Amino acid sequence: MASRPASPNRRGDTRERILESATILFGTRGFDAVSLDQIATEVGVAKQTLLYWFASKDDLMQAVLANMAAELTVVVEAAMRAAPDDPLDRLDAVVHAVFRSAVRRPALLGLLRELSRLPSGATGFMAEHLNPLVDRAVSWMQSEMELGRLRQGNPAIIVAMVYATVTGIATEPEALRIVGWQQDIAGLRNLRHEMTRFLRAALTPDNS
Amino acid sequence: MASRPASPNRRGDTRERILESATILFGTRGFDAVSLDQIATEVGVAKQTLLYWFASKDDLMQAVLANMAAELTVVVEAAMRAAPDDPLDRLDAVVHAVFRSAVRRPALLGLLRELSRLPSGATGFMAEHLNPLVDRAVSWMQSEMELGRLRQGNPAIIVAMVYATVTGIATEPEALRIVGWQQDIAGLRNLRHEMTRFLRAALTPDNS
DNA sequence: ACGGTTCTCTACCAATTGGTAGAGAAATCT
DNA sequence: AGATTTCTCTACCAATTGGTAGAGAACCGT
Repeated sequence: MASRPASPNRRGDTRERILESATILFGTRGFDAVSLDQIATEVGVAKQTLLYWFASKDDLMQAVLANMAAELTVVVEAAMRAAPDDPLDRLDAVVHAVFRSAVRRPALLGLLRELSRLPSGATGFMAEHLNPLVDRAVSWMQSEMELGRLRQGNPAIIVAMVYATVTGIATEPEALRIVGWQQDIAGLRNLRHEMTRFLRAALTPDNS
Repeated sequence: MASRPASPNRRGDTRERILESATILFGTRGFDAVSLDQIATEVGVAKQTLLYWFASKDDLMQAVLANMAAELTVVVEAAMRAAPDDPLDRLDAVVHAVFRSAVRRPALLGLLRELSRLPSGATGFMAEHLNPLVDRAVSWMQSEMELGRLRQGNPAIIVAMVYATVTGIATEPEALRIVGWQQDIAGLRNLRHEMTRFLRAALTPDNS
């Protein structure tokens, strides 16, 4: 953040810095609650610089969403690839990876939740970006169910429920604080541990 | 918070109609995304009428939140009281009741999620209103765990996780649509069924 | 009938919103 | 070197924001 030296950064990380700040602000405070001026101030640049890089606020949001979808895809696929074969272990690994990302960058999952309040076009747009990831998750879960290595059920809904659990926990520290949770290192580890056990119990096959 | 004295108003229910519309709009679109003018238009009244009944937009939000907390408390406690003794059945009953409320009135849980983006004061305010409910839920869960009738774990975190699951599912139809879920009567019943099984599996004691 | 309270309105306001116009500096190309 | 492209700026705009001032209509108890 050695902000804006006299020599402007020609080969511009400006665009990336805008994206980064916009991601954080949109993800934590919401699209409508954040003004272009706020983002510009945060980046340390004039508002018009934003509008040079992104044609409009909606355009900026779209770029932020696409960016987030890509990042999330990378995280999930990397975890998926590196994980052991057992589906419960693998799920642990993915959840763990996503959770770690979310803790380091709370805006990531916050953006996902922002989707439902955006003009409906955005949903279709995101569906397009996330569908490959989602489809793979669902069909993976389905085949593991058929192998009897995961509890039987509607794989699509169960994927959604795992998503809801992880996202809800990761994006609502307020809710956790209301139940008396402490936001420190020990608390975080504890949280992750309970989440792992919760999801494991929810997905373990009945006959084991 | 003590709103206008209980003086019967002519057209009767202006205040309540404002509260109702504000609940829906704040809960579905978010606090910052909704203007007083929009609410006034929806209610069919001038903006200044809102500001007669509620001193400011923040005041209105506060009233909406208090209202929602009360409503939620009633729903949960009624379900709790009417439910059977077995903790898993009882949890089913409560989740079912909350879920039905949420389906009929999506804004209810949406408001809860809005908390994390409100100025931090609102969190404390809500904590005050919801603490009795939350405390009872947590201590109930803890005692059932000690009786071995629920899976062992950190009761506070598990309450939060159940909350996250239900709220996430109830407030993010977009996410469900991305996994290919159909929003119709059959789909809803299916959803509720999967959610019940999911939570049951997650909370059933290990040794049973 | 009357004076006061309750309720809703029209008219306005300063501040902020997303966005436009266009100038000017630095880098790159010819 | 001169021309062009790339990037960021200041200055401005119409529309909308939450909120104020105060008038006027409908109700009340007396």
